[in-house]
Amino acid sequence: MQYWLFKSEPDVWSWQQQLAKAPECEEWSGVRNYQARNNMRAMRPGDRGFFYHSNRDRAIMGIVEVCNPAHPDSTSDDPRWECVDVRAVAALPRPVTLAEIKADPRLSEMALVRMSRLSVQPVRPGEWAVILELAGMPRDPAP
DNA sequence: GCCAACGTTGGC
DNA sequence: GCCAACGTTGGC
Repeated sequence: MQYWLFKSEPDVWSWQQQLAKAPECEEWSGVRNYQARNNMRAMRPGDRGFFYHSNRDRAIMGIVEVCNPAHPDSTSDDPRWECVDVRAVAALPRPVTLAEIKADPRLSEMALVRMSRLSVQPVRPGEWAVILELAGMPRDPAP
């Protein structure tokens, strides 16, 4: 199982909306960047990801699970663009802000810090654990 | 609202 | 194939 991070502008698609949909799956549509798309192609059902709010919040809000492997993005006529489906699994007890992430030397290599514009990115297992700790969630929620 | 970083486009 | 121009993203 691999870990990921999905970025969203809260004004466009928020964690609250994702959570309200649970346990239903929702297309992670709209990605128009090759690197982000390739990351989604590498995902497998059961993989976990963080749901990050960009712009005003700039914080990791919750955990999602990949439901389906990459398939054509229904919001594009261009077959190059694919996406996975995800569902909300659990909110973090406390959101972890970008400022906290940047302040923690254990997270200095995170793609969120290094490649701030990449909207779908991998998370290392060690980074996943540190974020859960900062969120006050010592145990990974069971599938 | 500004601007840096970065991706894409198109002329040559 | 190079690079300037331009558009977008996202932090501040």
